[in-house]
Amino acid sequence: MSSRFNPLSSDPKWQQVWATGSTFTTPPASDPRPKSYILEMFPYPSGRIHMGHVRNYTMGDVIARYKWMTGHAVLHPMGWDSFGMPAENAAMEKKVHPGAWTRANIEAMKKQLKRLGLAIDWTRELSTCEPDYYGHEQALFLDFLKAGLVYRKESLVNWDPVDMTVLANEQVIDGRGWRSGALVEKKKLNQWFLKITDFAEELIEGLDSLEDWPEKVRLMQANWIGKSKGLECTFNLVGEGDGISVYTTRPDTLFGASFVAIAAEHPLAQSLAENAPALQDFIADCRLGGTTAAEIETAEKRGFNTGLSVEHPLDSSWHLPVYVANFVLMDYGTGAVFGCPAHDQRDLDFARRYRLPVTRVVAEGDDEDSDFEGDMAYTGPGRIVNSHFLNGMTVDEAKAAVIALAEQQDWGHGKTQYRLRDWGVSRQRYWGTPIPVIHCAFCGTLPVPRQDLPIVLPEDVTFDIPGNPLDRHPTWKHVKCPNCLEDAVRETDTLDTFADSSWYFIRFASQPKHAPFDRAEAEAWLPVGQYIGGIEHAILHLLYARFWTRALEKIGKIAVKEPFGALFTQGMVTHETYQATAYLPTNGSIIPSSEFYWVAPEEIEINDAGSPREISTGRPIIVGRIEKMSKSKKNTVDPGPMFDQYGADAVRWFMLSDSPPERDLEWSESGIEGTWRFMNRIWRLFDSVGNDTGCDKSLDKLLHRAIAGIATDIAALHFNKAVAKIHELVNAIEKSAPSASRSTAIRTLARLIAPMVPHLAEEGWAAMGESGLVSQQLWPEHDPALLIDDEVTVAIQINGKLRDTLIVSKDMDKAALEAAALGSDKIIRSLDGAIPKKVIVVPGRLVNIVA
RNA sequence: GCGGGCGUGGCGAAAUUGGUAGACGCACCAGAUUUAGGUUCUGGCAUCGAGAGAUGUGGGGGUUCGAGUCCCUUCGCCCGCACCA
Repeated sequence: MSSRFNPLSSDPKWQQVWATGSTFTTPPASDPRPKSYILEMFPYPSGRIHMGHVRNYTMGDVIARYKWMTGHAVLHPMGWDSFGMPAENAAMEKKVHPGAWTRANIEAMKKQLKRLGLAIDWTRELSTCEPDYYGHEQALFLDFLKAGLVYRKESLVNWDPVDMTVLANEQVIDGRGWRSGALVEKKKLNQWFLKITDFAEELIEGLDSLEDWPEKVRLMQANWIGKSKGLECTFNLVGEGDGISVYTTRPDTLFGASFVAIAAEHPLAQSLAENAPALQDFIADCRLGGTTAAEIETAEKRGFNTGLSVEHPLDSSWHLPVYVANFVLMDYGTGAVFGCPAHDQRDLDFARRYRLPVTRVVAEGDDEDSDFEGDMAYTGPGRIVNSHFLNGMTVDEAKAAVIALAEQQDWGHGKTQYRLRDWGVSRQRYWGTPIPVIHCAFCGTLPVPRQDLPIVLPEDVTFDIPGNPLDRHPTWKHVKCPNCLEDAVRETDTLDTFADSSWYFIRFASQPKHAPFDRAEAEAWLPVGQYIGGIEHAILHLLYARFWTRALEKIGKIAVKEPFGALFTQGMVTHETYQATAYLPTNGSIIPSSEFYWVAPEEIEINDAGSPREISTGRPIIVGRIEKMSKSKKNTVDPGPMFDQYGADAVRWFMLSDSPPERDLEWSESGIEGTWRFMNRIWRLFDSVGNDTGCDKSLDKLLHRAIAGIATDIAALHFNKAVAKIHELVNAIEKSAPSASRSTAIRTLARLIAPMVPHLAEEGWAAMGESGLVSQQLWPEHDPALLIDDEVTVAIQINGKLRDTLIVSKDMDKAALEAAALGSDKIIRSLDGAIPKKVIVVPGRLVNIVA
């Protein structure tokens, strides 16, 4: 046995053994063991594995391996989220086919992933860009269509008039197309939508059952769905017209109204603008400016007085002016609001600007009769005032009273409103799942007959001219109508790639050839026992997947409501950033930031004076903030070379050490070297195992404490704490004299580290002459009796300050403890004759003397 | 602006959930081994102080015999965002 662990030979050896032995192949659904489905969010095949993937997949792997060792039947699969825009971008830039580019990336990344030694069942690998996946997705789309969960409507897209293509929001930079630089236009297209809003209520309610999800993610989803209860009512126009329908969550403040405001896109505003150039200009103005919340919050509230008036619904002689306002959104509620300035900040800002009345209708304390002053709206609870029959009610009572009256008098009704909008799934792109419908001039829009699935993407496409290659393909879209057999055309839009990731976890669980999944098999594995991924998917992916699963449940395809039982969102991998100056300062003057450029970690050396320099130019380096690894800041570290230099286990160990998994992890060269040294310390322990006799009670205790503690830590995903406990155990074993206890501890150690550093564990297990694979051993049992200490250290405090410690029997009673504490030399000296007023004794822990 | 989170040694962090603050690791320092570097081993490492001791979990206040932990207040940093009526 060599004195150094050699991962370059060990890693491939054990990976081969696991593969040929089908060690991690998923057992059949009929397996009697408890089932455990461990899933990490599948990667987009961008070309290379990055450190974030390594961290994500290492965490999942530790859990999967631990589950195997604790007697579970484990499903731990891997696949590729392989449709998407980057492949089309690569096609345009590098003149390669998106499919060829994607498949080559998958091959390269698969090789890198395998280098990590993951306990993955590769027989279940899937790739969403292959017909044997997306064909089944088309079938599910048809199921949803048949069930009325899919519909078509006109909707606005970002249109690049030069590239003749639809742009994603992220492709629009300062109002221009990212590639062409052309001013982006809004264009109306007929698009497909999934009725996620039908599920708004149950998607909110379902959050309560997701106890093993981070509170933060549940809150983000609830806010996104945005449920509110309120009143929808009509303000009749003075004179002619239909009246304006308004939605409010504050019907209690109706007597505080001082104006009605409508959105710039409101039909009434549009029709008024036809004969009013000034209003046209104002509406055009409203479309300018940023759309982020922070920008809009700080933007001035502006309005345009239409000259129209409406009647107050509770008093037809009370007239209110109607404004078009830039802070009213057309696509929420009815696109119109009534303004109650005293109790809504935006309304107050608006009223102060246009000198509209401000009437207090909710009183905080005894200030009901005073005029409303200042620029801070009051939105808290209180008693209703200045409101006729509502006076004296609480806010909630008044809300209910107004809604009841509105319904009785038939000018309004209570309404629950959601912010959530239906999911637009149409994408005018090539590299996605073709939407399986046919448009016929005579029969309308028809589903593709089931027997014609999958509708396969044509391979012979080009990207050298603008537009959607599917749309301009010479033959692909031309088909016969399945109904009347006349000439018809295929839908050339493809599905949003979020559709692909909305059911892949079901396909992993069950993969029949002729159906998306087998119901019984899928139900045996689902829901996912532990899902792990980045916080960036907190809303869209996780919400769509929850919706898709519930939609399948609703149409009777599966008896699962929530796809992910437990969710964990891991932190990012970060690194220092480095910048050099393009121009060397000559006189100490300040250099503008545009004169700096980013430098990668491997392009840097430390010179003799201890300062960092760029190797190629010798320019001084400014060490910047620690940030998420990104190409633009050049602070990425490629995991590939790390595997060759330190082995998979050292990299895995580093990923698990020190930082709690939900927090960011800083990659450092000295850190990975430290883990490499630790691998070898363990290795030398394996080398030192002998046939020694004799018992080491304190080592036994420490071992059993470690067994219990590490199990708890892994189950709770506290990998950094598990790592610390391994360190403690290793430190203790190294210091111990040869004994049977020591040999047992070392043999047990191999099992304890197996989930985290499996290659080293297998190599040690074999070298120590154990049979079988350590990966297939059961987790060691701990003896509860050994976790209890006979003697404990008790703290002796005076007025809460530590003065002494005593080692006593764990069973020593209160009186004896108090006597022992008061008899301590240090305590007698510290008290200096003072008489204790009171003594607090916590048996087994401390004595606090109050003097 | 709104919502959420976080502030503990030079650094990453622990703290049995109100009971000995700093486990464990990194870095660093000293010594041993080594021709040397690296490796390995031993010891040290919150701050001030020669010491006894005092101080110390962003700042201030409070509750308590006792606060990193609970409450109030304040400062700083990070993340998310949709003017949601």
